[in-house]
Parts: sequence; structure tokens; C-alpha cells
Amino acid sequence: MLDHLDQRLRKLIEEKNWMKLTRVQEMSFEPISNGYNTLVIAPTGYGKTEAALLPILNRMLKEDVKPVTVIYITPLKALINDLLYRIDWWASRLGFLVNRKHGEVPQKEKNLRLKRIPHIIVTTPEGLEIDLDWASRFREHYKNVKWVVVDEIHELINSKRGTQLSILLERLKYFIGYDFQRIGLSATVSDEDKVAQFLFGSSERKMKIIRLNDTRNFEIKINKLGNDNSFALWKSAAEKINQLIEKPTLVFTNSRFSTERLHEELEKLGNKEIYVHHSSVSRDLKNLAEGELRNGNAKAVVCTKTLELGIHVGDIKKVIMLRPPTSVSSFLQRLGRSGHIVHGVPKGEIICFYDFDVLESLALYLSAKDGKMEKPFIDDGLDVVAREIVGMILQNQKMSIEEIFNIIRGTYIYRNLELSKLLDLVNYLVKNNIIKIEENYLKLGQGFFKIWRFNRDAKNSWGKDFSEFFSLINNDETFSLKHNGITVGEIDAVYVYKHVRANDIIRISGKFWKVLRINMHKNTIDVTPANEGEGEIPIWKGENMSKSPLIVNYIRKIMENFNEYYLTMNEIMDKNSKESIIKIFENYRKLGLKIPSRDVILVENKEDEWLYTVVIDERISNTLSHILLYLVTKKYTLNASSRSSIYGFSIKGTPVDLFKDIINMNDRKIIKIILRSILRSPLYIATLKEIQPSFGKISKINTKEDKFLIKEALRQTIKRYFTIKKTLEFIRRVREGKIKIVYTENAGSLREAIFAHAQIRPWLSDLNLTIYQALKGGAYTVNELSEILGISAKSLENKLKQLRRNNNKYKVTSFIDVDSRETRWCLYEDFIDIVKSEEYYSSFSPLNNNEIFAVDLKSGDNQVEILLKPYDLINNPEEILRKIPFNNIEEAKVREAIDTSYQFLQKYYHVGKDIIVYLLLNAIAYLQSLKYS
DNA sequence: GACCTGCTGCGGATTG
Repeated sequence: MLDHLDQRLRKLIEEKNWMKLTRVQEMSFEPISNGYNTLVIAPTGYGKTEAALLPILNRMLKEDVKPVTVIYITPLKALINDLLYRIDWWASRLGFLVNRKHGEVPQKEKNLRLKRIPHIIVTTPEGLEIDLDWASRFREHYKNVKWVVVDEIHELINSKRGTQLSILLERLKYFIGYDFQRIGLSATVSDEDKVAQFLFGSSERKMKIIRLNDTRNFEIKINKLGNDNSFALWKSAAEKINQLIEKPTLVFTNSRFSTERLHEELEKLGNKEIYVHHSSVSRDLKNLAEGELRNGNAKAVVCTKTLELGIHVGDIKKVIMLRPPTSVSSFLQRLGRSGHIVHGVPKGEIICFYDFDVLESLALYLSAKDGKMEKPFIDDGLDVVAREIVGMILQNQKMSIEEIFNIIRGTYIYRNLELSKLLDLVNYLVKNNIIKIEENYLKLGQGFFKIWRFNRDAKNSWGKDFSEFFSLINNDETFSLKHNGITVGEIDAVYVYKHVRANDIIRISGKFWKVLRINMHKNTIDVTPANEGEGEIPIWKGENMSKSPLIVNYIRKIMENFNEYYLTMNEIMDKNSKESIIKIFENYRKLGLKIPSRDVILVENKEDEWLYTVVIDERISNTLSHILLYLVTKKYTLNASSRSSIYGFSIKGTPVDLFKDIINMNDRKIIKIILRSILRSPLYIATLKEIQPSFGKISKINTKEDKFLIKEALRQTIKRYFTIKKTLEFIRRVREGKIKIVYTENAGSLREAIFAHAQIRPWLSDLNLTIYQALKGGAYTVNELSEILGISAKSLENKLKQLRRNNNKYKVTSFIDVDSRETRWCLYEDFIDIVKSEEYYSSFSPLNNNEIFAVDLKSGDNQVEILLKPYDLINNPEEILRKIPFNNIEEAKVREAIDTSYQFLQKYYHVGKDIIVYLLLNAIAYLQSLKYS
């Protein structure tokens, strides 16, 4: 094959001291040389970059090419920096220019590309977005592009970045009017045809998939720690890992917290040259860790997914996973970091904390050996289309619907997009004024500049920096933990909404904290130091994250045919692990129970808590637990919680088996409840917040006006976290008796796996309706309501004060119960009835009707002072109302007018003219009762 | 719902 190579390239290969090309390089050469769109699938370290580069450079030498000739796209800035040197080594020797573009490239270097146009540009999807939308001069040179290489496609295909890129490629094709050749480089994926179609889009070139696949060839050992005590666990994990480390080792964990915690314990054992690497570690320290790995000085690096990606880290001897990863692809990717030398066999160890960790590890192993991994989960969000429509208008000033439709339909993802759907989208964008229609063309609207701000200082709560327009990566909202005003940590907002409430104990920054107050407006949580064991520790437990359905499938296989796997277990497990698995099964045998798997649900009930143990797709579990939480908060109490996991789900706060109620509902009713419960979920709110800027929506969401946005946010939320179809099917199978329900006193060892998940609690902003229902027809003190609803008095009072300002059916007001001298709250709409009721007679009946009182009323800048006697209020209220020149009284102050030594004062807020007379009577009755007692 | 990823261009004025 080398014969087809240009003399100059052959010389360079000699200079590299390459005896021959790698297998993947040989296999790719012909199709790429012949102009085929080519997808190259091979593990990291097989020379994929050169596999794409050599045939391209070879043709560049033969053909008359003008810069820019090649666009090389890769997801990481660090990879761009690596690749620049790697590519430049060849290119510069052949007389071609290479240039990189990402956000951290110095301005000086960026400017260079207009003076010396590069033949090869290495950038990110966002970089290409910027160039197409905004780089009016440079993008003209893109008209010469003949090749586009997309590296690490497997990293992009599951996210909006990938969707964005696929539209960008169609835009590029439309812009240059030439069907450029597309080359994709990928790690092993499960559905390679889909990946290929995703990349090739509307291209009419012939295509070829080159696959070099030996991911089934690996060695793994599953270890289980002996101790279940959470403090001893870290110590024994560190001791075990310390024995296993072979310099250099990568230790993967599933959270940043675990990374830090393990590192601390490893250092306590006297280890040096051990580093940490995760997204919150500074760039300098990350560089240090990477460098020490490459030059062989590091003994080990403890890391999260950051080092799972393609960054070159040198030859890794061994990979250790602290607790099993959550998907087969992640498992293989981590494993693949060792044995990098071609044909080396990856070696890995898994360290398990719990029995179910062992079960999951075995499931991962079996699935990987079967060559089964997760299918790509392509994001077809319309927010991406919206963003690209605006991008195209930025590029061309004006676009016709037909052009847009053709470009978008060129992608694999939107190949079936209907015109009516696109028109709905466009109409919504026009309504939000981010674009406008003029003479049948779409143009940029004023709304664009309201969201995407050029000037940092002009930003406000909904404004975003203009640079963010080019990226579809969402910056999640967070809460800061504050102790005496000092920030001690950060937590994801969705996590807070779902799990954290006042008085919880959480663990962060290596310490335990008690939650004093959650401030929704400032996104802060006030905390105070606490001791371990005082309560639940959601942040720590929260590490039990969503697990892939493949793991579920294999756990079922293991549960149903346990004996079949005995030999495998002997091969890959230590003694503790084997005992763990056997323990699970023994436990069910002893209890005389069937093993909960796909046909059996074990139901256990203790007081108001119901536990349903069944091995199940996590999205079904999540959907069911949301339905249950919805029902229980509607029927019984807000002081409810649920859990969901692949081992089943639970609900707390109901005296009856609500799951049985669900079984007896018809599908329509279930769907209705599912949708309602999702609309209440923080996951939906987060999705809404994420996508709304793309649609140009900045003001408050209106159920009628923003139907399009709401529908899309709901669709995306369901697609990501829930499943209606599978849930209905599951319920149907229970209804038909194909899945058996077995009631029991003890649901066996898997119940612990469910309890290991943090509780989901109802979100406080759902309160309006519940408070309305609780207040209806009565008047209550905050403490009484707190008792009824199971919410802290403090947060309830804040909520009531907020509702007092509302002008809708949830509006509330308060008065003094003169008999008990407590403040009572009631619905505004009920107030008059309450005044007239027997029960509160004395609260609105002054003792002396002839005393004079001074009343101060305020509304905005308007103010009025009235002197009056209770007599006037009772006999001539119209006369007094005439003296009030506004309808909404923001503040009403009442004090005795004559006896000024008397200091008592009564205030009311946000009341209308319709009830003010009664409240004044209430104030006077109260002040007199204080005075005369 | 844990983890990760990315993020103005152009041209003109000024300075050594």
C-alpha cells in the first residue's frame, strides 16, 4: 500500500521510524483515497488520526488545493492542542499550514489565520459555529474545503453538541456548494450504521465503515471490601487499592467527592506521586497530573470521567474502578485506558463497596464480553434547530424557509422533519422577536440582542453573554452552601430541588453540615456543622446515579440463571465478591421468597412507607415513583418522599398501597397523571430553563402563549428521564398478572439497594395549590398549617407572605385572632365569610366604638392618613372608602390617635379596598383588647 | 441527574 504514497510522505514515514502502518491505517487508506465517506472505528492508540491524515495529505500533494482544505473537528480543547503538534509534524514538512482555533488560543495566534490562510484548521464544533455565523472574512476561505474530519464522534453523538455539528456540516455543504468528503474517527460503538449516517448526512458519496474491534479482549477482577461501615470503607478501599497499584495506574471514581476522599486516604497511607484529576481541579494541577502520567513519574491518578476521554496520558499499566461505572461503554472506555500499546490486553480491577455493586460489576463484565454496549441516544431537540436558524440568519442576513428546510432536512436526525413543524417553530421564534419576517425572508429580530449581550455589564438575570450563543453546553444552575456567610461548597440546583430540605444533614467538602435554610432567590443554602449519623446524607448517597438498561438486562439474566454464571464468578471474583452474590440469593431462599426480577415484585410495608422491589428499567422506576409522589401529595401529605432505582421504587407518606390504585386506573388517566407529575418535576423546570434562550424567550412562561416551548421542554424531559410507553406496559403486565405481586414482611437484600438512593421530595413551588386546598374555608395559624402540611413553619410563612402579594385565586390574607392573639391566615376569597362567622366574632368587634384611631395607608408613592372611630367603620364605611384614593393598599398602619404614649401599632399588607374596612375593625379590636386587659 | 465538554471577528488606531 505504501506504493500508492507520494515519495515525500514515504520519506516522512521513514523519518518516523515506522516499519509499517498500523492495521487501521492500512485499512482506511483505500476508501479515503477513493473519496468515500469513511467511518473509522478503533480503540484509542491505534493511530486513527494518521489513518485519516495520510491519505488526505497524499491527495493534497497530488491535487491543486487551496486553503482552507481540511477542517479537523474534535470535542476537547486539550485534544486540539495535542493534535496541532501531531498534524503539524507532517504538514509543515510537506509545506502545508496548520492552525488551531478554540476559546483559549491567544488572540494574536487567532489573528494570524487571516494573514496566512491555513490548509488545515483544527477546531471544536463551537469553533465551526463561530466561523460560519460570525467570521465573515475567514469563512470565505472555507469555500475551498475538500475534507472534514470529525474525531471522537462517539463523544459527540449522544449530545446536543453532536446535533449541532450535524447541522453545521449541512450548512457548510450548502455554503460551499460542494459535497466535501466526510471522515469520522470513533471508539467502539454499538450502532455503527447510525453513527455513519449521523456523520454523512445528505452527502451523496459512497460510504465505508472500517472497524477494528477487539474490545472483548480484556481481563478484569472484581473485589469486594469486607466492611460495610461508611467510614471504614474509605480506609479499606485505600488499603486495597494501595496493594493493587502498578505504576502508573488510573483510578476511576464516579464522583468528584469520591475522588477527593480516596486521594485523602491514599495519602494517609504514606503515598506520594498520587494526583487527582476532575473538572473542579485547576487547569495547572490537571496539567501537572497529565504530565506526570506521560513522563512516568506518577504512581497513580485518581480521576472522574475527565480522563476517560481521548487525552493522551501515556502507557497506563492498570485501571482500577472504585465502584462499578454506570454503563458498559464507560466501563470499556475506562478499561481501554490501560494496555494502550497495540495488541496489549487491557487489565482492570473493580472495587465494590456493597453487595449490589458486585452484581452490577458482573453484569458489566458479561455485557462487555457479549459485545453489547449502549445504543447511541441522539438528541433531536428543536432548540438546536432554533439556534441554527438564528445562526444561518447571522451568516446570511436573510434566509428563506425553503433554504432552511432543505438544510435541516439534510441531516440524519431531522431527515423526517415536517414542514408544518418547522413553520410552528419559526412562528414561535417570530413571536418572541428573536427573528422577524420581511418580504418572505427571515431576518434577525431585536430580541436577539436582548438575550445575547455583547456587553458584559449590560447583562441581567435572563441575558447571556454573546459568546454563549455558539455553544449548546448548558451551565447548570447551582446552590452555594454558606456557613456564616462563607461558601463551603456547591450543589447542583436540580439536586437541591429534588432531595434537599431544611434540617437535612449533607456531606460536602469532607464535612457534615446541617441545612438551616434554603434561599430559593439567592440560590444559597445556610448550613451549620453537624456530626455524622444525625440524619440522612443525600450528597453521599446521591452517588447512586442512573444506570444503563443494559446493566438491568444482565442483572436479570444473573438473577434468573444464577448457576450458569458460577464458573465465570470463580474466574473473575475474589472471595468476598462471590460471598456477596451468594448472600443475595441465600437471603431470598431463607425468606422463602421468589427472587424479584422481571416477573415478581416484592412489596413491603412499614407504617406509611411502601417498598416495591423489582429489577426494572430505571426510567420506568423513575416514572412510577413520580406518579406515586404526585398521588400521595395530592391525597395525604406534602411530607412525602419517594425513591427510584433499578432495584425498584418506594413511597413514604401513604397509609394505603397507592401502587394498587395505579394498577386499577385506565391508561388515559395514568398518562394524565404522569404528565402532571413531570410538569411539577425540577427536571422539567431545568430543561425549560436550558432551552428557552434558544427560542428567544426571556419573559415569564405563559401556559397559553408558550405552548410550543412547554411542549418541547416536556418532550425532551420525558425522553431523557422518563418513559410513558414502557411504564404503561409494565402496569399492564401487572394488571394481567404476568408480573406477580408478593406481599412480604421483608423484601430481602435488594431492598438495601433501593434505600441507598436519596429520597425525592415534593418541590416547594408546588405549594400554591396545596396551601389553597388546606386553607379553603378556614383560617389557620402558621403553626397549625405547618402541622397539617408537614412543612417547616419558617418556609411556610415565607410562602404565605409571597402569596399575599398575588392577585389570583391563591391570594391569601391574615388577621389577628383577638381571643388567642395569634395571626391567622385565610384565602382572600374566604375572608368576608370568615368575618361574618360566629367563630371570629370578637376579632372584628371593637370594645369601644368611640375611640379615635389614626390610619396610615400607602400605595406606591401615594399616601393618606385618616382619623376615624370604629363607629364610622360600622355605620358609614362608604364615607371612609371615599377618602382612600387607590384600590390596592400595600401597607395599612393603625394606631391610637389621642393617647400617643400608647405605643401599640397594627399593620396589614397587600389588601384591597373591598376588605380594608374589616381589617381596620380587626386592628382596633386587637389594640383595644391589649389596652383594656 | 453523577460526570464531562465549550465560549466574539474584524479592522483601525496606537506604539516602539
